[in-house]
Amino acid sequence: MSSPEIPDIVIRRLPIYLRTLRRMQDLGIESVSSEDLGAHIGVTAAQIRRDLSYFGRFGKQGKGYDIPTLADGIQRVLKLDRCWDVALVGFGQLGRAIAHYRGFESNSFRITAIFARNPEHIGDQVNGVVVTDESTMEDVIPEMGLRIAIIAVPADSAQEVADRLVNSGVQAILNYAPAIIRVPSHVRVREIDPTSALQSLSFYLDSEGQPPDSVFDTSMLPGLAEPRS
Amino acid sequence: MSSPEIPDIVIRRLPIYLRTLRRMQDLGIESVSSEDLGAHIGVTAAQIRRDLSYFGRFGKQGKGYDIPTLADGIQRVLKLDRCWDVALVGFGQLGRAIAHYRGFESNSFRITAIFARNPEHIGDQVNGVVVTDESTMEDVIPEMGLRIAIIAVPADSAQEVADRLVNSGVQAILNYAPAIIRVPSHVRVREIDPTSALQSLSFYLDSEGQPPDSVFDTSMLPGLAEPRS
DNA sequence: TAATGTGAAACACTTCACAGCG
DNA sequence: CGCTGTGAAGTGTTTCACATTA
Repeated sequence: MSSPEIPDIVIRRLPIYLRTLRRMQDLGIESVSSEDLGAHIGVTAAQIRRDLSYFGRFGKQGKGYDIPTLADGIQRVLKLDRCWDVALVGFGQLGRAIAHYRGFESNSFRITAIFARNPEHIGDQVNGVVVTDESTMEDVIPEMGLRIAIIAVPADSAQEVADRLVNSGVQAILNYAPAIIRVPSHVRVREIDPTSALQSLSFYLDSEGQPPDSVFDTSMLPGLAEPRS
Repeated sequence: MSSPEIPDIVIRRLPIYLRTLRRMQDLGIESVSSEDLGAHIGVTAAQIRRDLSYFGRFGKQGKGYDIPTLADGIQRVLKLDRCWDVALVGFGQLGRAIAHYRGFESNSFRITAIFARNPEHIGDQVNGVVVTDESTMEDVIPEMGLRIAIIAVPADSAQEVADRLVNSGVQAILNYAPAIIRVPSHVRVREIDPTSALQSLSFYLDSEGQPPDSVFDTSMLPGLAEPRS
């Protein structure tokens, strides 16, 4: 019923189920079968039933799932029935874009601390949050009780930042830096890595060249003839 | 040796191997064992050897792998020994951030077409690429021979855009929209979904509340007390 | 000798298929 | 009757362990 060892892959699917259910709920749909839900998401009905069975019995035989009940159930399982304060480390191009992104707020997360290295940015404000010197991380994070952090620093600094976050009590890291970070086993990391995603997609492409009339000739662009990862 | 059915999960690891090898190469290291490489990346030596074995024999017994040789080999396997032109659809906050991101260029990808819906943005230029009306997608993409596209539109438009991309000949999609898109089986999709990543991390957090002195009281913020996904 | 490449074993995840319930 | 929840079977992935080779 409850859970001796739930696969992480199951946990990673739950947010998709939740999002889909909430959209259905907004559309006024009241209940859904595993078949229907699976068709929307692109997974099998059996997988949905198995995934949900790790957490309890949410369905009614012959009827399917009551959408608000199931959505609330998943939300509780994921501990999303509260708001989590999040630290953001890095305030370059990427860090600023993340700081300004408002999509987390309606989804149980709020960036409530921003750390920058560049003195030029310290004191800036984003949505009422003041950008702080990164050297204060070890004081501010425990003081605010932050347990989740987003890394948006250059690859070379990512491991150092991760180590300091872990020392400050952070248990979960969303890593936008193009670097694998190593953390103790009580800390979870998710990588956001669009470059790797594109690079792996490339494998599946038909490899005939760009059309001959392409304006852009790779061989003319220094640094592109011999691409680096 | 060559490949009757290579698991996608293996393909998704190759960019990480490649990046790590190139970093070692830049550090002047000449060769590496599967043990070493695995330690850097956080995977087992056996996994690296098995993964590489799908594509050939890159190593030398007793010695390990010659770094430039292996990196070049992976690059060729992933078809990254050329530059791919990429279409970007969407020029809101997110689309603009992606358009300005320069990290793809040194990694075999260049955004060479940008499509926007908002007339206000059409005609804008980013790195010499002119923002075009999205209604021209079906003409421009085949004409330029683009096979990869990035979706950065709101969730409600994502499926429609995906359909039109597929109709235009796109074979690979990097999807930043928080929506699962369905595509024919000859098209590959990778999702970039930071919100889902955060939501799945939340599961693993100790759930004692924020510290009592937190400045931010969730219950006071409309729309946060009952979070939606 | 040190480390690869790979059968075979172990483990993990998905799907089948159906008993049982509303 | 329709659809869930779940043992059991099937598939896919990882790891073991070692023969092989530079």
